[in-house]
Amino acid sequence: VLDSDLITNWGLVVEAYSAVTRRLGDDIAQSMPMPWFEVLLRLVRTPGHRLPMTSLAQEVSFSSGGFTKLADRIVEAGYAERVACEADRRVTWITLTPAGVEIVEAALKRHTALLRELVVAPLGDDKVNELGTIMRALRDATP
Amino acid sequence: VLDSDLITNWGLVVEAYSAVTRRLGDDIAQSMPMPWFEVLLRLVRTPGHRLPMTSLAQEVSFSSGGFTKLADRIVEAGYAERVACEADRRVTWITLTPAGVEIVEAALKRHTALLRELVVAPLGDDKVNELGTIMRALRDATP
DNA sequence: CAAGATTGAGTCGTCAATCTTA
DNA sequence: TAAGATTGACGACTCAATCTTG
Repeated sequence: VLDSDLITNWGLVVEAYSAVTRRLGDDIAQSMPMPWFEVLLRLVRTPGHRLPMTSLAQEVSFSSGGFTKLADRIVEAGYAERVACEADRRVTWITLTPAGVEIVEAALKRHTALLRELVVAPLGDDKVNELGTIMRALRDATP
Repeated sequence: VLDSDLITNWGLVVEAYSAVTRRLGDDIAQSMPMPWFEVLLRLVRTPGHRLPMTSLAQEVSFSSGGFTKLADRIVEAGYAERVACEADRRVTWITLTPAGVEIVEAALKRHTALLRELVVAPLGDDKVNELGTIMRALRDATP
């Protein structure tokens, strides 16, 4: 591949990703800030709806200190709560409240529908699977 | 496509994009902050190495006010300069200095080499072109 | 009045230092 | 000593208000 083709192709990845992400972000923003959704989404997918602060911070690519403040705001909004871990008293669990479960499930429902509209509709099933295959290879090859 | 497959496939896009972007970002960060590179890159690709503040702000997805301050820092570092536009005295051009040209060309050279290592090496030429095709369709279909 | 650019206030993130517990 | 969580100082962005020019 020529340098220019490489730049062009990766440029298309950046543009498409940015465009789709911006649309998804605008949708989520109507109910909550994007980082909140990232957090609540991982909690609702976890058995027991709870995770240690530090684990969750790493999953959403936040610093330890940054996540403490993010958690403060989410807790303040009533979507999550801190719970002391008795097995290891250094760790604090963060858990979903009923209000948190409710809002993230509603947001996820809209999110999925929009994703279908933005990705499946224009590409078709085969291309979506092809895209997944390529991206898996890319992810697994990136240290 | 099932919802679960859609979520999985888009999740792969997010993970791969994040992984590659993080690696590219770490590389650029050794010479300058990522937003600086975005700015200098667009300037060096423009005939005359200059663009109006507002146009450039939109290209790099910055607010007007945010870009003013970003430009302040880049100018302070000696990589760019403000130049008054005589045709329309409301606009300010931002132009590359020789130091700006030099650093962005060096950074771009490393950037391209790394992109080749991170994308072309694992995927191969055909998949890279296939990826470009898919992403172009996605971009053009996203309002 | 609209458009380009700047400023000040406020928000949200990182980093380094600190406290508690293993 | 190290690991988890928090805090305060700082940096960089957005937004709304302002100034200048068309």
